Amino acid sequence: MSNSKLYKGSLSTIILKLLAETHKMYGYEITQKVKELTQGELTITEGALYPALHKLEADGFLEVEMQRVDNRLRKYYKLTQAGNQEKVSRIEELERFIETIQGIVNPKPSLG
Amino acid sequence: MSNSKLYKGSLSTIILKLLAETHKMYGYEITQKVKELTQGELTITEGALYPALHKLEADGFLEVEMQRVDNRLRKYYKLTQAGNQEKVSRIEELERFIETIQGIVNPKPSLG
DNA sequence: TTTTATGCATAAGAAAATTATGTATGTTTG
DNA sequence: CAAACATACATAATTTTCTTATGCATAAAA
Repeated sequence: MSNSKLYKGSLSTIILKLLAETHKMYGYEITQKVKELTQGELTITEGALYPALHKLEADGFLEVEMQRVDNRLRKYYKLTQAGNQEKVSRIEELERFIETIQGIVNPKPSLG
Repeated sequence: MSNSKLYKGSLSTIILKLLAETHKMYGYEITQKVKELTQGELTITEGALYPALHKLEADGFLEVEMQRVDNRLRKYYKLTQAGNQEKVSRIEELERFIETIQGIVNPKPSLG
């Protein structure tokens, strides 16, 4: 039902993370995986996904392998070595952001 | 030193939250408060802050009160009633996003 | 036969930042 | 005393990153 807002900047981190786990996915599969993992909370639109994949590839973080399945074309993406490094730093950055913003939104009550 | 990335869309939530706590702040004060709360992790740039404040005001979530202090002009902002409601839903949305993305980035290992 | 699902892609537009300026006053520092 | 830094606002140009809309193509379901 309600679609949790996707904070801009988090999509490519999600892509890198999923590819680190499954090590080979195609675009449509990524959209379905995100839906499944988030119980429908997050929907990745194609208009966001494909350009993001293309940019990650152009930046050297992903490499592509075409495959024809059931007479349909799939573009499988997997992480390059640089992509794996990038994944690590993006995840760290995301986690730092979450901690940081929780320090604002849910400040620990000062003891004493 | 290293500046944590501000995920686009979170700034106005931060503003609403700070104003809910301090109930009256001016722009520069907000930038300093964020620096302090996050130990320098987050820096709110003026180019982001002022347009965000103006938009929140235009949307009826903030009201303004000018004040001259030490011969310098300050624009104090505080939440309207609508702004307080908006704060609640934005915080909820942000927390839902954090939970959702943690389900992707830090998936609970399945038991068994 | 029309809709839904699978699978890719791009263009137009909007939202929300960054970066670079600009104005003005006040304080600190070399 | 001049230059730099801090306080305080603002906006314009540009970039990033989405949403929405559209397009093509195949296949299954209604």
